[in-house]
Amino acid sequence: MEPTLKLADQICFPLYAASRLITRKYTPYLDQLGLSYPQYLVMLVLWETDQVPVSFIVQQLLLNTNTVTPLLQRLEAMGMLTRKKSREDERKVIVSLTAKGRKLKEQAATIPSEMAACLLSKDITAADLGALVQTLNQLIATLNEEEAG
Amino acid sequence: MEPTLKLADQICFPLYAASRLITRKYTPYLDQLGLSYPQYLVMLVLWETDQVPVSFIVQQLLLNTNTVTPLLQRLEAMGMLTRKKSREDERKVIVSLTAKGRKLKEQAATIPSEMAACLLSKDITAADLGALVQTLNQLIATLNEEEAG
DNA sequence: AAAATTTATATCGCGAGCGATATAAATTCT
DNA sequence: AGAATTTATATCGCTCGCGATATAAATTTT
Repeated sequence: MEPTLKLADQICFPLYAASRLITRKYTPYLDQLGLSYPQYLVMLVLWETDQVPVSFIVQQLLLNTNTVTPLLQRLEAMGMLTRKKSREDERKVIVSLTAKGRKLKEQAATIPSEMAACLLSKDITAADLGALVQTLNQLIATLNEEEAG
Repeated sequence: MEPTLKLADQICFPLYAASRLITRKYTPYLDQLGLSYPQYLVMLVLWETDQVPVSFIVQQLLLNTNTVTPLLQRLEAMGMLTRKKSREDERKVIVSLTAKGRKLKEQAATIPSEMAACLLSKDITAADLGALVQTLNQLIATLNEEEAG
């Protein structure tokens, strides 16, 4: 199939639209936690691995420093985390969850299954979503490699 | 597989990351046209169907009016399109390409195949991408239905 | 026909997301 | 050791994306 300038043919547009629509779907659940979607992603990283430098979050989320720094500043202002210069390397800033930030994980625990239920339908099975995630991760690996190289 | 709070398990994150990385990949090509990625999407719509109300672009791109209106205002300032009130229904604003906007389509013609080449790799075939787009479109339909209903 | 409601678009305010640039600390080079 | 370079994070300015709200025109109700 020859690629054309038609919207439906582009790979980019379905990705872009699906990403936004899913983010919208998260919003009511995240509102209850007082988090935006990108803030939720930062918390996911920290709930898995606490006390990490800013660069670790940048790598995990594939974002830039100039996006992550303001995100962390807002989460710090909300009392979810602290930012402290590292002892060994004063260039690094170590991000650590506060008690409040750790506690929020309990409230968030139900979100993944609630969201999974939202996405399944008569046309989409769990297997479809599994295949989707696999291809997306390969795509991400390809795009990310090219950037680094 | 039980859904958890791990970043890698969430469907949302691969979508979000892939969408952003692909947009980044487009940037150097779109810079040559002087367009941002969302502006490019608007132009794709208009290159397919000219002289449409704002609501048509909103529907096609699954965006909100308050995103599309400023987008159109910027494209108008760039001389790519005009916005005029409809004769039959003065609430509607009809968006039409200018000669300059129509001409840009020629310059954009090579982008789809160039991008397709970027996305293929040893791990991803054209068939994989085809399946990806199909699942994404079903996902979009599911999410969009729920919103409307 | 006047009032109430709906529809189409626009404005406001805020949090992303990112290119370009800045700053400070660590590392490498000479 | 001092200078040059690299690394880690932050700041600035702009566009997007969206919830809340506003405005004006059309439609429906009474």
